[in-house]
Amino acid sequence: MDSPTDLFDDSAPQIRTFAPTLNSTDLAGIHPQANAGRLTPAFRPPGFPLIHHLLQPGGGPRRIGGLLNTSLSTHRHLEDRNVEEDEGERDGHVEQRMEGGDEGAIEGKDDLLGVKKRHNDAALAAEWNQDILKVKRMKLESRQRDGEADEGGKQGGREGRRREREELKEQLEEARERLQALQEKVWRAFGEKHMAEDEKKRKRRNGSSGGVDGREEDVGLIEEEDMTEGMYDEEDIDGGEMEKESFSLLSESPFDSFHKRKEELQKDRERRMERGRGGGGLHLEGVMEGSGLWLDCGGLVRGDWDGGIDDESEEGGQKFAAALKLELGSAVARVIDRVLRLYTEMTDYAPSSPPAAISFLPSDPGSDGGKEKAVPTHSSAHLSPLTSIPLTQTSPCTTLPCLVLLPFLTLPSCLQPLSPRIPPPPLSTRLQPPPLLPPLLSLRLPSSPASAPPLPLPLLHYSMQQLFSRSLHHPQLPHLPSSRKDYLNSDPFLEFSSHPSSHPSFPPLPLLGHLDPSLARELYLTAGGISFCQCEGLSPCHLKKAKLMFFYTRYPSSNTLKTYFPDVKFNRCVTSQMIKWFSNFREFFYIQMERFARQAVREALTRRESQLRVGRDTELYRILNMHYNKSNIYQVPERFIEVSEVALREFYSAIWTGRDSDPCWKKGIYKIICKLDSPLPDAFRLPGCPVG
DNA sequence: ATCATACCTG
DNA sequence: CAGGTATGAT
Repeated sequence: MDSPTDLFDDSAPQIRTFAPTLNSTDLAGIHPQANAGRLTPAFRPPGFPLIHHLLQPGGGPRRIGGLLNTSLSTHRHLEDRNVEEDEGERDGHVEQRMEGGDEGAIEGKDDLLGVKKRHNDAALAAEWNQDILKVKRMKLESRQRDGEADEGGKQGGREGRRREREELKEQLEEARERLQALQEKVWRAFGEKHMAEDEKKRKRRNGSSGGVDGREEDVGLIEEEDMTEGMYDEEDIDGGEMEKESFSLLSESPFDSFHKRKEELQKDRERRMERGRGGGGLHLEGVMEGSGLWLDCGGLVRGDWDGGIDDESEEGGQKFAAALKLELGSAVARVIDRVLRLYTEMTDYAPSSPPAAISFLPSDPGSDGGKEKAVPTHSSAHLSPLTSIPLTQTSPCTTLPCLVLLPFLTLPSCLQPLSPRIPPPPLSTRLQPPPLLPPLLSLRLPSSPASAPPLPLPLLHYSMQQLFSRSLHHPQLPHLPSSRKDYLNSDPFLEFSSHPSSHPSFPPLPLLGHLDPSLARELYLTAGGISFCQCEGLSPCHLKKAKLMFFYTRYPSSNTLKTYFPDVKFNRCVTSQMIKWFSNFREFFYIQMERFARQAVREALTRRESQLRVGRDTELYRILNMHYNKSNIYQVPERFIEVSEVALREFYSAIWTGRDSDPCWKKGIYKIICKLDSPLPDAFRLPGCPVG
């Protein structure tokens, strides 16, 4: 780029500069008519169908079925764990029952996408219905138990506590709903780790214990606890190789304490389960215990809660109730605030590339069973289904009230899905990941009715860097490395945590790097007005100026751009965009040249008068002026007219002599034109547009 | 592998 | 005009 002349190598066909004196009649006799008017055929390899994996025999259904399996198995998982919990099993291994009936359910359908969408919608509705039913059932059971307890001769003074508990539960559910909304956003972008985990479990435990002995009275409780387990699955900690590897970066991280806390909670729960089994407070305790996990974030001391239940003293209960109310309110506020803050910072801190250390790409292909091969990172034509996460495309800059995080990493407690009882994300948002590949991003954008085919998420694609770079050079973060290599050598988490306002429990923002830029640039967090807007810094005025500059330089170097746009904060994105501008300018320019050249050739062949000049009175000039100098305020430099004429004649010559049959026939012309750049007037060095 | 650009498309 | 992809240079 810095050396435009290097754009053209020596392999280009030798081009002789068109003799200015040449006119159409000079070449009329040698021009092969067959070439006249023929556009160079562009080679377009057959596009790799983005839904190729869906079209493969069994591939689509398996994928889609797997999605359902994952979703449903989540519920199964919860139910299965009920028994496990009751039986005191702590290994966290529960057979995931396959929902085989879903497999192949849509086989034979013509419109896979349409079916898939309907499939998702139906499953989504079913899933939420299940969640609603679950909540209702919990309420019912709770009331039944409370009623039984009252009928059982408990003192009237218990009535207050019962109401208190009712209230608390109501509040919990309210908080849950609020958190649910928040979490839903997270999940939208999160994908679900379970999808990968469940797959592994199924494979590993196929045929193992699957009996369900769910005792009805504990269903509510255990579902809640299972939610907890679901979110803090043992495998997340002990079995997740990827997570382990990922967080081994964090020598003394919040995750450590989180894991320790997790163990303590398990032991604590076991103790209380033993002494509290059959007790009236079991259900609520179980319900609250899940909350304790996220309340941990806020520091609600578990002992307070235990005291409230075990002591059965009115004072203790009220004390706890008050504490819980406070904690509920503040925790919700904190969580929301933190999330917002996180994404506020995100706009300030976006590394240029995902850190290698936390790349989800397995460093050792064998560690995941060797089934994950290197994922293509560039060419979409070879996009593995592994990287093709179906997404619903939306128009650019669609407001996307969701948080985008890596789904497969074990997040710190404060950023784990906030309430253990929050239902899994809507099915449509938890798209089935490719086998054995953790979901990169399960994201359903608020879609336009006309859903586009699934979008590929090329991993570590070059263009992804553009996303990061859009915020990388933020002036408020001068300490951040500007070089991507430097960044790769840094510890992204520490880097992130070192940010003054960052919360140590939040995941490293570089994780966001696994987004396709075309998606990520569409991300907005509406609540805080936070957005990744694309390439901020370039205005229509800059575009106008760039067009005028094109009159002088068709191939500006990046240094030239920086020199003549002193008011632009250049980062990778801005530079790329501006270079793209000039690329588009050239494209338009050469298209016009070729068009008029071909027209001249046709006219020459028909012995009509043709002109190979670009005077200010010509149609070609008018078109060019209209394009680059729409307001016609700027005086088009004579030099540009000359260059245009050279280009026109070169095109004419190439077409006339049949050189345009060579796929690279334009290359030589470019090589000529790029040498005709002229210096820019000093007026362009000033900020703003020279012509207002 | 990375990067810049041409080419094509919407 | 921008996004995506192919291609070639390094």
